[in-house]
Amino acid sequence: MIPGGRSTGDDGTAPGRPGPGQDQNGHVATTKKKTQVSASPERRRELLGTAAEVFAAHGYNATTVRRIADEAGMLAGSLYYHFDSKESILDEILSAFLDELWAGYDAVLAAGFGPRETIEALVTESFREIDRHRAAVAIYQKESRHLSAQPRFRYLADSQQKFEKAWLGTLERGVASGAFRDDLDVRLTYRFVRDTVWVAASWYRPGGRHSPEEIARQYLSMVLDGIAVRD
Amino acid sequence: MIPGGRSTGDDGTAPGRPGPGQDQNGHVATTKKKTQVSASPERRRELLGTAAEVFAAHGYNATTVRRIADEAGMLAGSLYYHFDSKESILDEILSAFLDELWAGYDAVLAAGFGPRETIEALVTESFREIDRHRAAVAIYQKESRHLSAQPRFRYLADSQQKFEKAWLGTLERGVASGAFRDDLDVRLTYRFVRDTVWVAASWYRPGGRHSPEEIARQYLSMVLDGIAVRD
DNA sequence: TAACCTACCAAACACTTGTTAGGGAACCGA
DNA sequence: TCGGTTCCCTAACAAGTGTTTGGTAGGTTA
Repeated sequence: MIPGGRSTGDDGTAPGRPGPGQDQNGHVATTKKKTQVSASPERRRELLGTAAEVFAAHGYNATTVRRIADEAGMLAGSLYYHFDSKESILDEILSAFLDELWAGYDAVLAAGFGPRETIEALVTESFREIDRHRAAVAIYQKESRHLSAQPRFRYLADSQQKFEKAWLGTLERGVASGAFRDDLDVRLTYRFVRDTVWVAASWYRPGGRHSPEEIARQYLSMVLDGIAVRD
Repeated sequence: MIPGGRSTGDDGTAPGRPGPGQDQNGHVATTKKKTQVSASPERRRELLGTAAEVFAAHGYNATTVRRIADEAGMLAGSLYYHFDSKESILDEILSAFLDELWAGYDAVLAAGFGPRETIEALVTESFREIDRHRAAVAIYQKESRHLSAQPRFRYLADSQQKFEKAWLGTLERGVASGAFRDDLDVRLTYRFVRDTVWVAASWYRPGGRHSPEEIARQYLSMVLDGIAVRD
């Protein structure tokens, strides 16, 4: 996950650039390479956005640096003025997404809701996150599995663990309190709910017929009450 | 493993090779390249199996031909005795899976079940397919989106369309007959059911605690009746 | 005007990629 | 024994890969 939920970071406020050796991720940069810190973070975000789109559409490995540069209207080498590697572009995309995700999740988890309300809030928050970081979520889904093995992306595995703890814990609380059925395998239920929510990123398109909240409402209705008619 | 590893050799029965120009998919081989038809289809299947595993684990693009060959105990060039390209390996994996999938689906759809029973049968059949073709399903999920744009893999798009027709039709039938709720967006429900089932391939491991049938039972219970306790 | 910084280009580098061509060992039926 | 087939190896190829180096137009500051 991401360390202390650095959450907001430094958007807008003091232009104080992060000290050397400090990454937006908090994982210390043991690397000797001086990270190229662009003076205009806007251009950076712009490039990250187009890179994320291309990554999401064609997959990380199938995406060439030249393709990203092309989409951004520049040449491949020029990208290295802003980033020091293709991998660090991916890194920034994913960690920015996870930072924001956990900011939202932590707020929900700290609110002291009951199990059912917590699940509802988590699902809703998730769809909002999909709405905002569609590309990043798609990338995460495709690549996180084999990325998390890599030391640089260990925070993906950490995040997933924290994720499981939050959801599984809530579900177990719900079973104990009588809100959720006790005749189901909780781990299976967890994966069921988790997948149902996040796979939506593969077909969701912002600005579509349904708002994130509306989708969340219907998804919750299905997950909680089922699609069959009650007799 | 290593060279001599011819291992089992050919404990095969009839070496009857399929007629030329005929693909297991039915899509005519318009290609001019003479497809290398190995005399022992078992070795072929063996190689397809290991290739599928590597593809599933690391993604198609991230997988090098040398890696596949290595895993199979031979050198990269040797693969081209059995297949004429990396792409056609992928092609065979996917189409073999889809062939078997549709054999099962068509049987279910032709059985004349009611909507609810049809859904139950389709879900169960799907988990059986995941059990048998775990790797192929994982590959399909990761790559089908951008592959279906390619002419060679058009059958992926065709399959998906047929897929949607079958599931969506059954759901609509169920709503009309009063078996399923009518206050939900049917398309959303379709994607919901479809995704929940197939994403399971990403975590499912054959030989685990639950049999495909048991997983199907629990999934169906959740999808149909929900995870909340009824009052 | 001079010095400097930002954001890019142009051209190359080293390496990996999928693929091919030729050869050879083991086994087969005749 | 011989020719043929099967299955793999050796060695290379061309194209594409991420990345680096040096340069430079344009703006800002002094």
